[in-house]
Amino acid sequence: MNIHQQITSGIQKALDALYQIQVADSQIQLTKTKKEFEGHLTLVIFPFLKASKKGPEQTGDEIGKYLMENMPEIAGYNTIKGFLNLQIASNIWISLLNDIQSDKEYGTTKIENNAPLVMIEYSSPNTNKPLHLGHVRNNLLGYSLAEIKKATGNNVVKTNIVNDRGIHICKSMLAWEKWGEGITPENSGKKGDHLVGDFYVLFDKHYKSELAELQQKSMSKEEAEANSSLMAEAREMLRKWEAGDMKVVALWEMMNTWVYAGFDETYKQMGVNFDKIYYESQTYIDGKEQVQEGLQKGIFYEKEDKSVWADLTGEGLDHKLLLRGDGTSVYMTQDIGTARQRFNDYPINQMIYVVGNEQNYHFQVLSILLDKLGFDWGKDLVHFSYGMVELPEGKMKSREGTVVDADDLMAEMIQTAEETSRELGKLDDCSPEEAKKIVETIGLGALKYFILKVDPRKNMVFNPKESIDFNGNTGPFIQYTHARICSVLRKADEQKINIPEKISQTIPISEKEQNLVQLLSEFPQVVKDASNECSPALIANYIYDLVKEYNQFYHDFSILKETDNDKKLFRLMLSQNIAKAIRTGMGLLGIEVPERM
RNA sequence: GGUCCGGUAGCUCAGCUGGAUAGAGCAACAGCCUUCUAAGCUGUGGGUCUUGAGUUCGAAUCUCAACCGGAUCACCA
Repeated sequence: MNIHQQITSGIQKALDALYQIQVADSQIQLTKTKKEFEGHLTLVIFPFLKASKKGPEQTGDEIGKYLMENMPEIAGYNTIKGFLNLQIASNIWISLLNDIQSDKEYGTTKIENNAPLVMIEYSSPNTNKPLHLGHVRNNLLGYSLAEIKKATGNNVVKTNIVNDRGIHICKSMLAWEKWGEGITPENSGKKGDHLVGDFYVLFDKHYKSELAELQQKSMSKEEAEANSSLMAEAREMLRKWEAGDMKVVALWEMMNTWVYAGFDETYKQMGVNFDKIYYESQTYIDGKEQVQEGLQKGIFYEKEDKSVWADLTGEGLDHKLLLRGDGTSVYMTQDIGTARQRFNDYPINQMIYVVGNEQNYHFQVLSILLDKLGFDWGKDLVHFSYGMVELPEGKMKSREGTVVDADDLMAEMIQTAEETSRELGKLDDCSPEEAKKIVETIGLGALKYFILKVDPRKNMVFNPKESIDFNGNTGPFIQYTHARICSVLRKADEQKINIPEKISQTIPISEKEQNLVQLLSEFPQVVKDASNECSPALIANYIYDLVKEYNQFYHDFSILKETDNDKKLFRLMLSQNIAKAIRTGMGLLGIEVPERM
């Protein structure tokens, strides 16, 4: 039972005794006291004026007096306007800190044997181009959400659905055959995903000039598109692929292997991973079967051209295509098939799709379709919908070459971290290996924190030119504070100071120290909120508050020079636990925190 | 046009189950390295919380309307 709950129940008793009213927990507005006022927790007393039949000040004083007399936790109170500020006794904070100190799983919940299983799908790349900034946000959010779900007591399966089939893949394959036969990642020195992406671009280039040529021969744009020989070849390739043509499939497999090797490298650098990977080439057939079954059951209907549709007008939506007239599948078909396979493979309690908000409609439809098909989890699927990452000049557009590549971005961040560190002389005492590790941790920490601190639902702006600050509300600032705390603890250790398991409850502690303990005591709740609201940003902003507060504290005191031994121990223990909160919190964001930097 | 999401300082963002004088960082300016790491700290300036109504003791927060921006409504994925 935390301090908040204790006080709440005390207030309930007070209201009952004073005014004979019973009030539910939710009716009691107990918030953190604002900095300008004295106290820790503030009760809004306006709601009780009717019952007390007295003015705000008087009512507040009455409640405060009662609490003071009946609760040892309350050390003082004051009423300002309609707000009763309560002061919590010093020893309560110390005992809270003692609890945190001994809590081996501070901020996390143990995963029980019968814990629910949450499957989280994220990343979901296409195999025809490398990962870009949008994927970075997706990957970071997905990975972090998985960590947060684990920390709140869920079993988690991280999954990735690779979009490895369709006309777009054939474009890259065709371009390679025509203009790149023999080129491989090995002999070109290029990462496989980039190489394949280049051929995709090359196809587009040739396709465009073919269209221009045709249009010069007085064709309309539409006619030109219909008469393009390149596009016809690509479509023919797709047909052959679906028919299992050995040569096409072999080419497809070779190029996919290149791409996957490239992706693996990117994922590894980013620090994300998956427990199970699905491929659309292996799930779309399952989807077709599901749709056929639905058709037989009368859930869907067939048009004259044999295409299959779902009528969703009853749900306030449109008609939705599920199978083309030629029997080939569309996006939705594949997602149905993938969902079926997943639920066959795992006893999933909750399915979370981390997919951009441009697909809100798609998931609304998917949920309804799965429900109609009789999957009882369909209705409850969660679409973790996040906003786009925009550049200062607007959206990223591959045609205009304004796409920010994930590999380039990470490399640049690490390089900037290196330059900054060198300038500050931080790497002087490090071996090259140590320096490389530290610089990577900082560069990636800056990138990850920058992206995760923003509310996922919102579109966000990323300015590559200004890159990312290392000052202020940033990953490096938090990492730096952690490194400094570690340094204090190392020095304390050198001086043979042992931090005890428990601190005496009689030490007088300052207001700032009380604030810090209060913040620490709120951490577990923050993690739970982040889990419920699917928002790593809550944790990021909480950690920043904590670190900012600690830095201010740090400049007021020199811990190791404190002459009062008990106080010194208290401050060391406080610092130690703040470092623990930083490590845990940043860990949930997938951000490493170094011990020195 | 239908549906969904957003609009808070010059910029990037917090705050949103209604509560006190709306907060950080960046940028600008002024200070602080005999102090456990200055990637830090302190101070100054900067706001019609898009607008208008409503709900009430009280609205950035809830409701409605308008305006602006984005997404989506494909036999693309």
